Amino acid sequence: MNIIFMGTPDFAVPTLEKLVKSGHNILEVITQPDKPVGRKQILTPPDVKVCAEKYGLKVSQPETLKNDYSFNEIKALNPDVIVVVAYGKILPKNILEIPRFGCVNVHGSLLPKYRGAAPIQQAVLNGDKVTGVTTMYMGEGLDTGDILLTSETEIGENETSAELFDRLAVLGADLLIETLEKLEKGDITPVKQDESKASYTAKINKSMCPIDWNKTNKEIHNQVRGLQTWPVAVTKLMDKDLKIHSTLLCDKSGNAGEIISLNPLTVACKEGSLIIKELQLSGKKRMDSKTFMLGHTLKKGDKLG
RNA sequence: CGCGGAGUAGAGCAGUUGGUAGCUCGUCGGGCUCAUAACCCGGAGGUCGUAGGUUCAAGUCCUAUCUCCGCAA
Repeated sequence: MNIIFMGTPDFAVPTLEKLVKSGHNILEVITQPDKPVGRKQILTPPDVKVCAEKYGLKVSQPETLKNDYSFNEIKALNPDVIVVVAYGKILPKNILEIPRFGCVNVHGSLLPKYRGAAPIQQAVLNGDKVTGVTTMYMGEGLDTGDILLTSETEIGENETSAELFDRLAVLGADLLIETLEKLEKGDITPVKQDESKASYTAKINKSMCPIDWNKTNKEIHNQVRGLQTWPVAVTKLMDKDLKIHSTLLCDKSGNAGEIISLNPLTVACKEGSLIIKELQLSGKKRMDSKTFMLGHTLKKGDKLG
């Protein structure tokens, strides 16, 4: 098929690659403009742009699609379908109506659960056992379009958002290819979303980071996993920020927030406790807790938070 | 010039008011043990990020520079 691809971050890359390799004709890749990134605010191209250029695809980075110019450009390309994966901008209705097979979106949850910005992290934060990806038609509402196909996967007990991201990106890519095949054959019956089961996810932000040791070990474990790779759960150690990068559940118990074992480093929660595997003190590099202990003399009973 | 922390042995850290560089782990050699991130004995390994300056003497004070990291964006 003749395809216009819209996407921006790494999550969209596997889908773009699979489209290229599956022999579809990609007319153009539309992605967000380069943005300043990191402490040095270096102007960095989106991952999708880097990937597109690798395959010599035509790339466009408009500030907005809500004007006649964009509409005419896209119309002139006469795409069969527009594939949208984590593009990050709202598509106006007139563009949604251009392709004859419509606009197909890949979403990182089993819709209608977790519509919105951060479905993958939310699933981990909530401690869900199962999640998946959904392909759907794009409508005017936020992730409300009719569902085309879904693909489920289990979430590991210690799996992080980052790991799940990578897996769902690949799962989504496969599902999209399958979706396009079936669409072309007229083999799919779109299904309306059950509004009564719909839920929305908030954007992830730093206010979700501080750890409350008065929660259960599972809750905190989910928080640690869910906020990985960014922005990362934090607690306090001797008045400094201490990021907690990874933990394991443990049954031992004690006063919430207190270190109850040094080897391995274990901190008590309201229920149970957590073994801290990797951490990072403010101004220092990320390291495993055993290495950290070589240079820091913590004692049993020392408090975090 | 957004704010701040840090660069000392392979790793993580300490180093007091400037006076021959230490700790924990790892590593190498030896010993012990049914066994253990076990324990005991011994050894190797650092021009203290780089370049200047002050001083009888600089890891320590001053100046410049590079790199890493936390916050903010």
